Amino acid sequence: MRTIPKAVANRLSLYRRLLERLHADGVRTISSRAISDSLGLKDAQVRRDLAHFGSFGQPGLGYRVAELLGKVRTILGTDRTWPVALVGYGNLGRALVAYAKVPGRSFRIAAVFDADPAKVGRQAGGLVVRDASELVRQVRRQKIPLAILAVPAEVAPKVAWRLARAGVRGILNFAPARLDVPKRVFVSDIDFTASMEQLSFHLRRRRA
Amino acid sequence: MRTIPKAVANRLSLYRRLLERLHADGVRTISSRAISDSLGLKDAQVRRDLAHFGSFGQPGLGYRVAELLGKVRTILGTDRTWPVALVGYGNLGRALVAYAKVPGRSFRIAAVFDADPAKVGRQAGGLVVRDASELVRQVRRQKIPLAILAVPAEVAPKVAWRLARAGVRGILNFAPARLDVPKRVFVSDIDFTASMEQLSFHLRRRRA
DNA sequence: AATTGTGAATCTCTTCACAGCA
DNA sequence: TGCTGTGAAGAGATTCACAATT
Repeated sequence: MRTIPKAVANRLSLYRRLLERLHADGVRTISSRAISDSLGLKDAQVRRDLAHFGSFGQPGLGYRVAELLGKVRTILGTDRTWPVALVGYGNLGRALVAYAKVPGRSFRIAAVFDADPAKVGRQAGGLVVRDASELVRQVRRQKIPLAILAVPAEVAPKVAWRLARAGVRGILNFAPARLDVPKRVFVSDIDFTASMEQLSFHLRRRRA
Repeated sequence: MRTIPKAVANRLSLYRRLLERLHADGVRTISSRAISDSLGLKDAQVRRDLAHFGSFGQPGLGYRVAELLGKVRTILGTDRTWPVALVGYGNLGRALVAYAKVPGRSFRIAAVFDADPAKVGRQAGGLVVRDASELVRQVRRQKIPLAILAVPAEVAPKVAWRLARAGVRGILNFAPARLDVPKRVFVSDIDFTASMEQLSFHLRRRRA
């Protein structure tokens, strides 16, 4: 019950989303079977996952939605709003700024950086795009704990190191590059090309 | 050697990228140890992965880069360019169109759709944004096998079904929703919120 | 001397199946 | 009766360690 396995951690967001919706709809309790049907899992897996953070289920009845949601939010850290530094204000950066502005997110863009002088000084969702050279100073000053890396692959490792030096504890990396940072910094990768290649891989597979 | 395990499939893109770079740099052979160091894996894992698609290694020497790259490309399907339908032309859609235009990609945007009348008719990287009502007809006519879903979560499942009906075999889904499509359609999810939540989850974890 | 390919061991995750509780 | 929590079995992935090969 102490350590949450990686596979479970990766499913926490799915549980959170479903529970948020149920809660908003006024549903009070739900069974592992109903959860598993909604998420495309097995009921036993849901029960084992949820057992990792306490005994919430009531035999014969199910799980209490409000209580479970509270627990999941606390574990995921979505019970508060985290400041995030966005590095790279290209097309993707702009999409992310727009996305983050939606109310109710558990993070907010607290600073935006870019190396391109043509972009520095522009408005970005209520913030001014700062020059990349100010990154370490600003991230430190604002004590920003998380960063989104939306820069070209060639410079990503270098920028990641600077973020680590500035004290961030987690990086969401969109660049197709390995970030070899100190292990106190957690890296989550979103690799668009790799995801597309999974599609073409399966296209080939099925044909055979 | 016949069936490639899921875990291996997910690493194929990493191998491909590394091999592309080595090949471009004129490197002729490479050992499993050098590969594993570059990618942050174990050497034994690299050997086992590569053994899934034949015996390419030369004991005492390593793997021949050109030959291995050719094999990985064939398996991943990046030895050709796949037409892709983009559904949803918001901020993310625009970022994807820009991204796909870079030469050398193994896919190209072949059609763009949106339900918003204000967006229909606009130019999108050399294409005209079409009304979502034309989706099935156009995807069928052009025999487009893959789609990128960049629409709001509420409509994602419905659009996914239409794509399936139109005959696509793979969907890259950016919407935070489960797509319950026929199993002939492979779905790859990119869940930005879930990835961000992994960061805050680990932030909490480390503190304890 | 360097390096592969793989049996065996190990670790991790999933699923079954059922005792026990409401 | 309906449902949880979990021991035990099963499935899958990783790592070790070494005989075989160039």
